[in-house]
Amino acid sequence: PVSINPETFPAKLWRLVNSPRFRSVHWDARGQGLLIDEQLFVSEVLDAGPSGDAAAGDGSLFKTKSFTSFIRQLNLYGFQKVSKGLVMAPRPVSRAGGDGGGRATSFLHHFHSPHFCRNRPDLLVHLKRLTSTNKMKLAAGLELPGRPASHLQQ
Amino acid sequence: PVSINPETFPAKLWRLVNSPRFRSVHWDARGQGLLIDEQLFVSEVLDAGPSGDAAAGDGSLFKTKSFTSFIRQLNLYGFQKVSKGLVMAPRPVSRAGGDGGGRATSFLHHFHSPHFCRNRPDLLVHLKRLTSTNKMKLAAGLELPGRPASHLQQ
Amino acid sequence: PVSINPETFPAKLWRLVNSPRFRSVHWDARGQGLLIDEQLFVSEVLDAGPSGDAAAGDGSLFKTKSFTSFIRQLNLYGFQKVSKGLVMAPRPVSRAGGDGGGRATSFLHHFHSPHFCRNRPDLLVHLKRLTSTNKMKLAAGLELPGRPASHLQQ
DNA sequence: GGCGTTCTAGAATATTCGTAG
DNA sequence: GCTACGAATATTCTAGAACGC
Repeated sequence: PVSINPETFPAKLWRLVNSPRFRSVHWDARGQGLLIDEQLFVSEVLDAGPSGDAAAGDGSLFKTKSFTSFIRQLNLYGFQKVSKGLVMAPRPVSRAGGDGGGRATSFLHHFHSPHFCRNRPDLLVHLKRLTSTNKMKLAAGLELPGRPASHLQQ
Repeated sequence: PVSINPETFPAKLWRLVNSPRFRSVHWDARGQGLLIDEQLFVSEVLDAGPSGDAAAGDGSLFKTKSFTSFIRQLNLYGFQKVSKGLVMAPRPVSRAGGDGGGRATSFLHHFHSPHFCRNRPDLLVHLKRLTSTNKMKLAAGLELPGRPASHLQQ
Repeated sequence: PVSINPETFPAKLWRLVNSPRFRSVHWDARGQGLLIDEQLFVSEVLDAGPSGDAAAGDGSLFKTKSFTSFIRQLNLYGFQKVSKGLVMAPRPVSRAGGDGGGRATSFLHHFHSPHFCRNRPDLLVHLKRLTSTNKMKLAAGLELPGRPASHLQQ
């Protein structure tokens, strides 16, 4: 019965992708990666941070307002970029032609981690920060620490 | 038939959370942790301490006026922070919409200890001060002492 | 002609204490230490953070809303507490007697650092973060690094 | 010696900036 | 360009240490 600290990055990301309230982060088709709409993510997650409207009293979001910093966190936790594409605006009905939609409105980022899969919250404990200190500890065969969600006394 | 000294920190905390008189400290939903409204706690417990109005001559509260010192005591007795959120002011009636309330007015601290559960006063005896000496004793497999509840009982 | 990164803690603190706009932070009588009114500081600096009113679009303040975190920064940069007193509310005019003021409304924190003196911005470069890594480097006789003031100036 | 209070420091995560590849 | 990562600062939670009672 393991549990992770709900205030860490992986836990927040897990809640984001599984929340019907946020439309900027989705599972990919196979449930093994994230699809992130940059513009939507900035507006509904980052700009709506600790002091924003969406906070609503919980401490569930991030302090940063920078999408780049969010990407840095993904990389620190071992996520790899799969691809990056364009999000197209739905074509106005009256307009014909075009090749699949209207103008581009945002970027769509596709990231993947072997420890971040739909319906597998048990894998989250394997998501560790890849700092230089942690890497040295791993190389020395040690266990990585972690902020416990609550550790039993005694 | 154990009893604890009513002047120690755990005993005071137990009385606080179970008293209808104080609104700043509550049990969490599962009765396994504390919810503390910082601003309210400061005003109705700390500022109303030994010399304050609410004290009314009894020695039931804390000596400190510092919320930080109170947190230090929680940690010394093995409490761990679960999370920290914002307390929202109730929305003005005239405003419609919105999703959770008005501006933030205080912090809500959520702390947990395995030996501090609602309706389980019997567990309180396990709450021991985690000083360096006590830790050494525990590591050596010894029993921890405890201040007797004065010579009045037993 | 040295310069420091204006986004670091010492630079922000320097601007705070020298700004007529903020009333919560002052120089002490000898210009060798800081006087910080806790309650005022929380309301006009921390609560008015990145999204607050006082921010006014610049990135000059802190991200934290916790006074404790601010104190941790002071200690990390080598500031030492000199004393702590109470801020008294001005006595209501109609009331006579009393001994120096009304009820206490906040704490006044007095901190000192040898490298933080009025009219001596040149000393700021000696303010370094006292992290364990930096301490080891110092013990090894190395120079401490510092974040350059970005490519905008110089 | 135990307990309460206070100031400082440790250790982990979070955020930012810069740059090698 | 751009992706990943090192390294520095920032924030948070917890613990050490000293002192008084």
